[in-house]
Amino acid sequence: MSEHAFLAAYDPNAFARPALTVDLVLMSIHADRPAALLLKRTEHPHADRWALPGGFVGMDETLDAAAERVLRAKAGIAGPHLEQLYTFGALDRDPRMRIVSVAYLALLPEAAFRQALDGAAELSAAIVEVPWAGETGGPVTAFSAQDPGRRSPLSLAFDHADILALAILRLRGKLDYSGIGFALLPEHFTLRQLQDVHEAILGIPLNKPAFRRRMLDRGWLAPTGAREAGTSFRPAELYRVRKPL
Amino acid sequence: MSEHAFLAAYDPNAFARPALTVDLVLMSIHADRPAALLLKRTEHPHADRWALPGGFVGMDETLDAAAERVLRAKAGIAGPHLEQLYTFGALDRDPRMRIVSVAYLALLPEAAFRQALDGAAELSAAIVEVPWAGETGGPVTAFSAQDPGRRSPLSLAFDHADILALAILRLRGKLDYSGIGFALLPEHFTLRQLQDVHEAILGIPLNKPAFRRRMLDRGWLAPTGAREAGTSFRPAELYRVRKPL
DNA sequence: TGACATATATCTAATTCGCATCTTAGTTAT
DNA sequence: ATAACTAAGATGCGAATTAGATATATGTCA
Repeated sequence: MSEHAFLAAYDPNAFARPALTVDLVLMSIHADRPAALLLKRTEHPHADRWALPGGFVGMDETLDAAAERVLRAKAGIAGPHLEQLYTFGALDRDPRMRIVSVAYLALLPEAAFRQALDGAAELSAAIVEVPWAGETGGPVTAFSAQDPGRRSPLSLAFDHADILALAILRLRGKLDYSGIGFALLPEHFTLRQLQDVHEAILGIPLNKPAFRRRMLDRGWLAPTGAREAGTSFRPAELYRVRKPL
Repeated sequence: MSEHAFLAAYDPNAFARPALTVDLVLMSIHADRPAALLLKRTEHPHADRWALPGGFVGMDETLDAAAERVLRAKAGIAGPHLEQLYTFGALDRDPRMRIVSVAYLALLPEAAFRQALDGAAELSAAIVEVPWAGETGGPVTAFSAQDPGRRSPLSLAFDHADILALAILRLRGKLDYSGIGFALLPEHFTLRQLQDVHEAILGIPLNKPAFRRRMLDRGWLAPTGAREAGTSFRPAELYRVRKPL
């Protein structure tokens, strides 16, 4: 049977469907390391483990809208960088029922990240430790950002460790050919701050003059004329992202 | 509440859910141009327009498995390069009901592409014309590969033009840092064939010595020792992809 | 044997990249 | 006031990579 014939004869409620959710990786830079917002599960399944914020996709909302709704509801944040990551559909992802989840990556400036953390009591910040270099990929580990002394990794619920790893992979891969890094900075920022973000995401130190040159030669940055305040040394020029990035 | 009790009390059907499908972009190189397999719709909605092969995701199959099933059923192909592209969830994608579709990109060697075309009567090959250069993105147009004389573009059903454009974008973007191009070639191939594939996908001519060097320096290729047959000039070395790509 | 078409090697210009150094603009201490 | 200090920002140069063009080698066929 061809696709169209099948669809035409299809009774919308004749067959069971997988449930559809969105899961959000809310990332930022915390203490010079990549970090994500997690919430501790209090109920079955996977009670006491850490999960990404998520929710079901409504019948009358797009996937992007569902992701934004979860973002508002769980973290009180509106309008950050938000992009679809990947769709996870393993059969046993969730023991309750068949759930297919569309994972999203949201990038927050450090201030918005802290604000979300303070605003929502159930959210916790987790440092994401990335043991692999470059863009090859692999598993990542999450550690509590509250007490860096406890070096025991957080136990993640469902397949959320995989989602977190993919988020880091995407972030690293897009970092230096797209403007994705700017989403982790405030509207006005110095070149040093931009370099700090890149170094935190990549996990390696970068050469300062080379980094400056590359960034300025891209033509994405516009100097504001204003300068950084509150330093005890020469204040740095503040830049903003040029309008048609 | 114990996990068992929780699971027992959980009603999986409490809320309405969008339907979930997979749509496949079956791509190859045809007459030195990127091409895709389409099927003509015979019924409403979008009758007489061209659509990507697709199907519903069963309750007991993963997304990848659903894509492979559609690939076998519609094109009689097994085991090509298959990767998830993006998930499309606009509200009005399909006028019949809310359908969320996970798009997949399948890459076929030219021989397998032609074989699928001959094996399935309802499938047609379409040349994908890409008006934008580089990796910026934008809309693409499909033309019939049967009669290249008729230069009127094929009208695509649903949001399948968007899916097709994204497939090209992904293919172009991954072409020269991943081994994705090899999926469009037979097991043994010459460097000239590899370059032809890259030129067809990118839509620009490439410098031969530079291309050779880059490919060989990657370390992904292993010479087979055998040589191309049937040429009226010097036969080229046949290469294969090194095992752990 | 020679013409032909392409593979393969060589050479050179251009670009990028990393590193070291120097200058500049502020604050802070004397 | 002045000197010391710190990090920003600019400059210069060699190494390394890359791209383009050209030349040579190789195998087939007339």
